Amino acid sequence: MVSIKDIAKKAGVSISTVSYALNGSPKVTEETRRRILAVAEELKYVPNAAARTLKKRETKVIGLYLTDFGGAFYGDLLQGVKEVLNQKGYDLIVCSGKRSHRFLPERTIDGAIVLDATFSDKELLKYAEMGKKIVVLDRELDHPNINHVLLDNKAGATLAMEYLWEMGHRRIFVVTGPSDSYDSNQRLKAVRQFAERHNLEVTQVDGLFTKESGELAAERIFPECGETAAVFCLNDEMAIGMYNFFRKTDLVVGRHIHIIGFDNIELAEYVSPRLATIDYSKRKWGALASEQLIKMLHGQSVEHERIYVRLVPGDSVGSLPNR
Amino acid sequence: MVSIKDIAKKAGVSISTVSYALNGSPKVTEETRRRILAVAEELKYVPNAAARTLKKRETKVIGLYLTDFGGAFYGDLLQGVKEVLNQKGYDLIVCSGKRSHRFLPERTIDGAIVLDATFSDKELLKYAEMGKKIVVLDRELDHPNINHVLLDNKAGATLAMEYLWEMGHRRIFVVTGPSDSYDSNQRLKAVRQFAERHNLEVTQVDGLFTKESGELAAERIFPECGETAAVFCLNDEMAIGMYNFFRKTDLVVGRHIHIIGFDNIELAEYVSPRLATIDYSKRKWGALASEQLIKMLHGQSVEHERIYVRLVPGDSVGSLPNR
DNA sequence: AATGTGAGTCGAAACGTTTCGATGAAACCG
DNA sequence: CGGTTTCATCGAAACGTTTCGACTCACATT
Repeated sequence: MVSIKDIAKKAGVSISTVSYALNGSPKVTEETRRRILAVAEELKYVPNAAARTLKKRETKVIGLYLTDFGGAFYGDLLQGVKEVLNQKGYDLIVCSGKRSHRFLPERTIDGAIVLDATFSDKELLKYAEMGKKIVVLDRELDHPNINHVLLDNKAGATLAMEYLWEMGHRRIFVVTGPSDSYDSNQRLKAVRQFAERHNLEVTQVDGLFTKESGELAAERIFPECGETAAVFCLNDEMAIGMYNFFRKTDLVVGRHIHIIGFDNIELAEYVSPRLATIDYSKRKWGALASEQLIKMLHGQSVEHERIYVRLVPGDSVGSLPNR
Repeated sequence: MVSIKDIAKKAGVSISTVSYALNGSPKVTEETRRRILAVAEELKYVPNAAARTLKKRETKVIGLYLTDFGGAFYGDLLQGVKEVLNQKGYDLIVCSGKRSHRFLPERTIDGAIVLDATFSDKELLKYAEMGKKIVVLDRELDHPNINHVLLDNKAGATLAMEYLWEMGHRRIFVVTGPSDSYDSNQRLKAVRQFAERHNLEVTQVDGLFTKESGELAAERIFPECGETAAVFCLNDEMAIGMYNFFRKTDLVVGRHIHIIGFDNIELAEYVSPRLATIDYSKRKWGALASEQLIKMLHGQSVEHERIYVRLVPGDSVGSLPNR
């Protein structure tokens, strides 16, 4: 590989001058710079990131950690992250899986945005303690080197419950995510509060935020739901799973069984009947997270932000006429 | 940051011994190794990837380049790639956008898998010429450092046409992808061949592999298609776009207008009517690509592989009874 | 008792940068 | 014209590893 040293030799200058020239330092004369750039070009020089990183102690790369590269769910979020990052002169890499946690302590990346439950609080705190800057999207963590930007889960869940309520539903099930999911727990809490306020009984069924678990939950609810029931799936994925189940029965969604989800994933729009759900700007979520992280890396102060949500009505929830 | 040097000092041994111990070399005595590991643990030592890379000239990270982090489309592919890579001791990072091309020449990654039309042939060849190992998934490129694993596009497109044919359709449109898309061109070629064989006239409409372009294509086809027509969208994304258009008209898909796609993305299964399409194992695709890349990195020889396809029937294509 | 062997350890160079402080020459000043 | 300032360039150290060759013993071999 051709290095700065080769350029120096060929251009008849010192190594340091080449470095200055390449980095656009004003110390070097326009004439020498041109000569050096020409030689670099000719030799097809490419900087060695490892060497640069070793010296400068930064990579200008930040990592986004996702549970499973995130399927459909994250498209817009990624877009939001990438736009901001690029515009600030950083690159993005997307990572998944325990193995790649090492990028953070080993300095392959300058900082991380985390939306990945498999990254434990403990591990995150350990790295924060080492001075790594982190933004989390799926939990709250109290450390000067960690910030979060969270959805307004409570508002969302309340919106969903109100919708069911106003459509006349009183027999309501809620299907949760994994018990260690922050989002699931926040949403569930709001459901409970709503139930209490309205003196309503809500039956809880445990799910895992996956299609399969949604299907299973439907199977469990089905026998006892009688002729009609409403279900609040704490994410869309599970709601879609329910569709899969009811398609196999003679119950029709939006008529006998009423479903609302959370997240407004792409599928929600195409499934039929259209899934009622809670929407929020994933792109903004990503953008805010990136902005926060960059501020942290620059030693600026940041304040926690919140992503607002809105209801998306859908024919998956029909109204109960007489009540 | 604590380095190997600090460990050496504290453990009362030389730097080299620490390095050997940490890397499990048999040259160092069991007793010293234990002591060194203990000290490393105590000091919370973490290796510095940049330094290691600088010396060893490898990172054990490979990059997967996708056009736009790929939305729904790539989930399984990513899974396939990751599994193989991890199992072979490599890590995966997912990249998108021109900026991150630098990872390849700058040695941030050992090799790349590319499914991203914005990565030009010219650029790829340049890096290959520098000795970088690359596997491409969306083109053929002739260079000793580049291999490809491709879909059997021709078989797929032929399958699709046969399906339309056997369902009695004779008035057929084909909606293409971008004109520089290898996959689109291969598929189109097979369509043309089929048409010729059956003395069939197929009307071509240009698309861009996006939902929007599919919707636009539908809009163009609509006036001239008369009471019934069949459309082969060269990918599912565009087919879904068509659904969006026809939903606004009084034509119903699978009855007046018949659509088949290509790729079998997740949405295809949930849209109604179910989209007929061409399926293939994205996971296997990713797995094969990774295996090839690793072999190349190890200096082993590889041979080109091909991913087989199959037809997935769907109610988006109805049969034309009397003909 | 002299020689050879090998296991464990060490010192130093190298990887390719960045950057501090030094050097020398040219330009400026009174 | 001596002295100071400015400017472009340079040399060397440093970043944290890996790894080659050298060294030192203890022990086995003759």
